[in-house]
Amino acid sequence: MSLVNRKEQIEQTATRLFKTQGFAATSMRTLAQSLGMEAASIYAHIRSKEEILQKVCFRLANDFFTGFQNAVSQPGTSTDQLQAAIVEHVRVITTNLEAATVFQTEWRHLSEPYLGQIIKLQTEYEAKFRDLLKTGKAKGEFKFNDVHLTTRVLLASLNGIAQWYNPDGILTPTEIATNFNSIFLHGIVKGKISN
Amino acid sequence: MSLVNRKEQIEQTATRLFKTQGFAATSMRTLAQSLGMEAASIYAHIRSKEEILQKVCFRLANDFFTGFQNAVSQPGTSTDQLQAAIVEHVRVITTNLEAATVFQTEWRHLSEPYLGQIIKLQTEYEAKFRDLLKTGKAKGEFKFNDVHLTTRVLLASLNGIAQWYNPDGILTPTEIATNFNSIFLHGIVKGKISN
DNA sequence: CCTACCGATCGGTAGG
DNA sequence: CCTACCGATCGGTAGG
Repeated sequence: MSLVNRKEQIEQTATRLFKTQGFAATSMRTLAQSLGMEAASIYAHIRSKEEILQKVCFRLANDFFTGFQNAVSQPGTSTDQLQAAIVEHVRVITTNLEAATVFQTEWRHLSEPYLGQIIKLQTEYEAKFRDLLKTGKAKGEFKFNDVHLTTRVLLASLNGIAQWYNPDGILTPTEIATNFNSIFLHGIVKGKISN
Repeated sequence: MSLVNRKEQIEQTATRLFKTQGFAATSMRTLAQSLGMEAASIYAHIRSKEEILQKVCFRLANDFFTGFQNAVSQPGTSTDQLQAAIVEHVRVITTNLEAATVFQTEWRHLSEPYLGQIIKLQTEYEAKFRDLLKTGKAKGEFKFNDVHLTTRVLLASLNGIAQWYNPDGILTPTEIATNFNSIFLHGIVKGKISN
């Protein structure tokens, strides 16, 4: 039990270092020093440096999928489901801030077969958002020119939250999601009627 | 003159490797092999590995500033200027695809004083966009709740282009900019009147 | 969780 | 642009 906690502590500290220094530039000795132990001792708890990165990436990928599933499993229009999916995505990032950043920026350092698996998961997640937008357009709810571009614009700006979100800041995750929905659904031009 | 070309070739090859493997994970020996020379020979052309990263980052930062200046130096509404700024940003990224990616993802590996300088430039660039949005709102052209969030959403999605843009793909840089303008100005909800 | 240590590799320099 | 090489550091293992 104490070993389990120590393992979690190692992963948490490593995640923080991976975020600030990057995976490749973070040495096991630096990690050990942050934990108050010797580098060799870490291997009593983990198999390799990469194993930590693997856990972080797959845990986050799984969280994003679960969040999306929650969003689209409830009845409603495509607009409702998109809003819910945005809320879920914001929630996953803001409640796993450091891990989300590491997942986004360090996944390329995974080795096979994990690299291929995580790319596949990212592709699938993007496809889920794309299908949601496509369905909404077919139903006459949405308008846009290119569904691939629109999906990527949305996801890039959502993932960007990890780079600037401050848990001690003014904006709550809910408020952030509300702002996103407003921008993407209605734009920022002051219209004459609907706004 | 041949030395100048060789230097540019080194920087170009390094940029490509930094993009795919990351700065820290790219060794001078790997770079040398890609160039068909010995690692030690590279130092006849450059001072250090980091010097290459410095050049890439500051060149791109400068390009983004110049682009923005071009956009706002012509008369027009805030909407016109925002559209022009988006066109310029898309242009800088798509014409410097690999360098833009390296700038975005590897700048944290710069050492002082360069690190502080590049952070300052990023902060200033974001402030320019923010002021443009702020002015547009004050003039009654724009609507949004939080100018900081809105600016970051816009810039994150613009920078995300570097991750998916394909020079051989269907969408031209101009078309990409047009799509961005449509999404951010009018949103993706099918309105009754203005759309 | 430690000491002691492994082979490999790192960025970079000397000298030509 | 090369050979030869430097000290430092890397991820990880053996054995306790």
